[in-house]
Amino acid sequence: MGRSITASRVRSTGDRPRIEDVAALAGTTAITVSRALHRPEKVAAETRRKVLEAVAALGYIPNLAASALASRRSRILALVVPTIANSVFADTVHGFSDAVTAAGLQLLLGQGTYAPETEHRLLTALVGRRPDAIAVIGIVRRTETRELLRRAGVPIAEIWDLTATPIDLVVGFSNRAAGHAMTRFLVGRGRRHIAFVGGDDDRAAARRDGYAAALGESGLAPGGADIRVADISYGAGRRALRALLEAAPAVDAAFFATDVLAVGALLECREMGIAVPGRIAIAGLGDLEIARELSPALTTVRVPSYDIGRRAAELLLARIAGDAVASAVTDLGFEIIARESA
Amino acid sequence: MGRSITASRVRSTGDRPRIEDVAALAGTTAITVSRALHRPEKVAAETRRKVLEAVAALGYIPNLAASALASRRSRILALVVPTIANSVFADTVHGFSDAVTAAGLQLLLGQGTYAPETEHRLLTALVGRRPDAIAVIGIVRRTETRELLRRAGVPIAEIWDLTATPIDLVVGFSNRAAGHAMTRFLVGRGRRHIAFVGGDDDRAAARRDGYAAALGESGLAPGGADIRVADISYGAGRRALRALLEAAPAVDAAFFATDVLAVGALLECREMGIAVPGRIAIAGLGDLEIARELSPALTTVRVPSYDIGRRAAELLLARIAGDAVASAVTDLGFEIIARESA
DNA sequence: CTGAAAGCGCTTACAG
DNA sequence: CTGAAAGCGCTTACAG
Repeated sequence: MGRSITASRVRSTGDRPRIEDVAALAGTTAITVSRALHRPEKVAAETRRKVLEAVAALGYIPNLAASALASRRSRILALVVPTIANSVFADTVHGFSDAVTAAGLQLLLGQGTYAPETEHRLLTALVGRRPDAIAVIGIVRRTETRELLRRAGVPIAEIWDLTATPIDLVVGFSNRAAGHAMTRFLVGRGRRHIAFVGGDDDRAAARRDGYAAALGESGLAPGGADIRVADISYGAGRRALRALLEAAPAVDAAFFATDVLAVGALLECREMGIAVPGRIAIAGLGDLEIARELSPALTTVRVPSYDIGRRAAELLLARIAGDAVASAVTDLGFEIIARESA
Repeated sequence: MGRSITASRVRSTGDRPRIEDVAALAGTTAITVSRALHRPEKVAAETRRKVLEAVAALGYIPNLAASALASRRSRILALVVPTIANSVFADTVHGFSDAVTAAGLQLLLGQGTYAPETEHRLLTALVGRRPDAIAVIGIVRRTETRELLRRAGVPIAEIWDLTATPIDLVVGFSNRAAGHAMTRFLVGRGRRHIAFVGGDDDRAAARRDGYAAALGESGLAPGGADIRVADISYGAGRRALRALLEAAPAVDAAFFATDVLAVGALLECREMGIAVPGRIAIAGLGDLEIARELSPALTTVRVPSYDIGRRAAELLLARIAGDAVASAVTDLGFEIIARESA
């Protein structure tokens, strides 16, 4: 009754009905309301009907914060991305969101982890919300951050690359193998002076490693200056192509870490009257829609952006449900898409 | 002590330290720990030091679900988008996320509201989480859904369009005025047979209205068949352009509801050898980066995608803080970007 | 099939 | 500057 005193004192416009209010209207108790909502088969049909009627009459929406606290299940999945303003990551968020929504859970989105310090801070904040599982784009490198995630005591998925030593699960494809495969492809097309252009994030670095390894196997040297871009944009791709041609006139192929850069390069070639693939072959990675719409159409690596998100969420949900997950490592693969530009 | 019995019985690996554990280690009480963390200036320096030491030693991360329940502030902002796989909306999410993170709150993302029924279901679920504020892309039409949001008792922002009767706040630009302005621009360029191509969502409809009004003012009739696209993609833009030319051979300008469609049309024209803007002028809306990189560069409407998200979050945060918000309507405007295609 | 009791882990007044 | 008491709104065993 301390409760009802408080209620009459505090409640006002904007306050929402609680489970007790529903119970009172339905002529039952809170626990039965909770059951009618979550395990309807355990409640008599008539009771259930009355409860649902009361719920509708009051516009009752259960407080999920209270629910989370009591049940120790938040029904939240957290996803951390470097940036959402990158269409491949947006596709991953889309896939993740679709699976989360289908399962009736909710998505907490953290953004801004191109810097390792912000990654740790962001994840600490997310862990505070006690999500039922956490996915993060990239392999988590800092020991401190790995420990933080392990201690969270929930399923964890590192996504968008592979590693033999995930914190828990890893879902993605081998960026190194993708870099390797595209480089071999270019070698197979007769190219001998192949350059790589990309940023400095981990995934670009892995692609670059694969590129270097493939060149080594073929007995080739890098075909150009080591061009690094600071941002991923069409303009950056254009500038990188010009810089490359200037620094390494003999270059006959440019492999870009992402399609956005490659598309920029393609546009620059067209404007400068540089024949593609005659003078130089251009290849990308990502298989954006624009890649196949340009002419020459872009030769690229198709990567499973949407599926990475979707599958990661599904595996995490399976873990939460207590199902065994076959393997800690899920390799979704990639595919070389040979078009006209290389 | 019921507490400690439970504790010794239940706690195990994966359990996390609670505020009580921190208090015990620091030689103080939970309430002081809470204060040391949230209002450090109200705690003696020495006490604060001990608390922070204990927090670090235990790796304590406050449970935000408990915090939310007790304080009635979740520190969550919810954002609902039709789809995230659309770069203009991704930019809005980006801006929203940046502002939310800067304020130390978290972002709950709901996706999939091109259908009104899913919008209601999604919002109901989000309201259950008791976010401190809610933003939704689009003007909420259903009375039932508007009522749901009003009853949530928190600041609400409808974003990406304007209305004189928002539920609470509205942040965006006039899609109708943008459609109107671009149409007038095309008329000013001497075009007399102007077609509009877009989808069926509310924003496209508003742009189409503006287009129709501008034509009427100029004494012109629609310059083509009423072409509706089912999806927003470069391919859809290509197909729409072909359909338009076939259905309305006299057309001399095509205004696309979004840049993605316009870019597709531009690519199609290039491949079909149709002169732009000689034979037909092409205009879009969105000002994607690709729009200015193509040649001919795309004439378009620049819209404040990122700023809509950022400003909406900032206004909502101001409301939460109890600050007065100057106006319920925030018009961020748009800008006609005249390039080569029209 | 239904309910009484206890507790989830915090914070909010209220005192001192 | 610090603490005892109560409560936020649910769910989890445990009984019957």
